[in-house]
Amino acid sequence: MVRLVSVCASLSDDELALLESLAHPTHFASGETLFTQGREAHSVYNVTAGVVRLYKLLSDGRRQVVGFALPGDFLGLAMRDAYGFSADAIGGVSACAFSRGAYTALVDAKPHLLKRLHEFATHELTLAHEQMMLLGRRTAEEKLICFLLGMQQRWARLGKPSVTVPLPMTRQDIADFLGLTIETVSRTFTRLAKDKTILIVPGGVRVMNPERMSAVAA
Amino acid sequence: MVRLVSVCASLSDDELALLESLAHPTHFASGETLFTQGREAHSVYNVTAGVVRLYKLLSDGRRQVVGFALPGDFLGLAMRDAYGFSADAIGGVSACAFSRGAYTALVDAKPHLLKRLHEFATHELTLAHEQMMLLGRRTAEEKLICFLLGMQQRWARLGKPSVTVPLPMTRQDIADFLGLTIETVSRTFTRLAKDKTILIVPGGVRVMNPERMSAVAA
DNA sequence: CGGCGAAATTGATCCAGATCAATGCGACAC
DNA sequence: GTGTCGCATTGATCTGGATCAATTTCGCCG
Repeated sequence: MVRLVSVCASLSDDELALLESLAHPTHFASGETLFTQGREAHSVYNVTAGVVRLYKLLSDGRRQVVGFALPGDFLGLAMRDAYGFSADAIGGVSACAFSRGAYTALVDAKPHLLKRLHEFATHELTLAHEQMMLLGRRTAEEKLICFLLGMQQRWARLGKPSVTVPLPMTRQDIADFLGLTIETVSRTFTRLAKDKTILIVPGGVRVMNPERMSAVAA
Repeated sequence: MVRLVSVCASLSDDELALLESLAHPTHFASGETLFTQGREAHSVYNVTAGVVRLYKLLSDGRRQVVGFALPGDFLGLAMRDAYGFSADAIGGVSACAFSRGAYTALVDAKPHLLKRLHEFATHELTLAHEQMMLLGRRTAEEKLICFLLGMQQRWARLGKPSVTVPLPMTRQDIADFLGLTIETVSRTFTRLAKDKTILIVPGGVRVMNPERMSAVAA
């Protein structure tokens, strides 16, 4: 089984064994739903492979993508009784599922683990604040550039450093994450490509002018 | 000393006594800064009276207010080494300060407390996701209405239920929270008042048509 | 009281990004 | 090969909210 590296770095071997005994490895096909906003929260997930789209819907269909989960990320931490957002697989996804009961029992028994989860939640909150800044105060071009640099960093931290940023999500997903329309995302990408700031490649984008991009994101 | 009601409901008397022995009660004058984004995080605060503006700045001066802290709220949880945002007092503010060392020691020693703090962080994260939806996908009128209902609920949960929502912050603060300009906030308030949806009163707003407001926020 | 500075409102105009509307372009099935 | 379906790109036009620009109102102090 894939190591639950993100949450468990600080755990002892027997704790890790306990954790793995409670994890149900699961696979989701492309487009399949892990869980739905408003439904009773039965499980917490740790993504081990693939990318998950996390989003909220308004009754009239407007959508806000609140994040993309990559391998190592934890889903469903912010649940109360019901999930606060929906999650579905972008491409195939492997994840470890923990039943809610097992999760709460484990957390009560292992302060180590709780501390790691709290650090994780706290980091998520910091990212959420940055996303608020981005959504409320940045221009379309800045939004795209911050998004690309952010994804690049996240892949790098997972041991996949590259000037080519994989973008397995659709333009619509990116638009709904950045508070834009698909047309604006497409046009802004095209403009950045004409600038030679980026190069659009199948399945992603190659960063050509990181200096300029970092300056804009600053 | 004011009870640290929000975090400590689940603590035993001796734990509460320990907590209070570590808290430094502090007062801040109107406009005074509790802490600044990027500075080394030395303390965590629990607000006991007044309202605190939490915000991030971009190098060119654009500002995003990431939240308003009311009595009972905890500040600085999402700190790493440095504060991720700035905080300053709107009107006079009383708060209990905990040194970072005392805070981490306490958290390590008391899993109860850690659990409460984690629940608090998790709730903040849920609110942050809702704010993303609001910033990315809602219109100016919806933003204002959601803001007013949200503030009303928060005051209600603190034992101050009222159809009159106190708004001690400036229009600029509200604008920077909602990703709007001061002019749009002002015009939208005026329009809602003409509608008889709200009544603008000194220091706040009276909710006149909660049904319509809830329908818009849905 | 009147005078002053900060906050708020109101009006006129502008523009970044939304909306409406065609294409373009793979990938996949037959 | 050719059809077709779901993205993505590109173009033309529109508009909600921003920007620019006066007032007006509200403390607050002397």
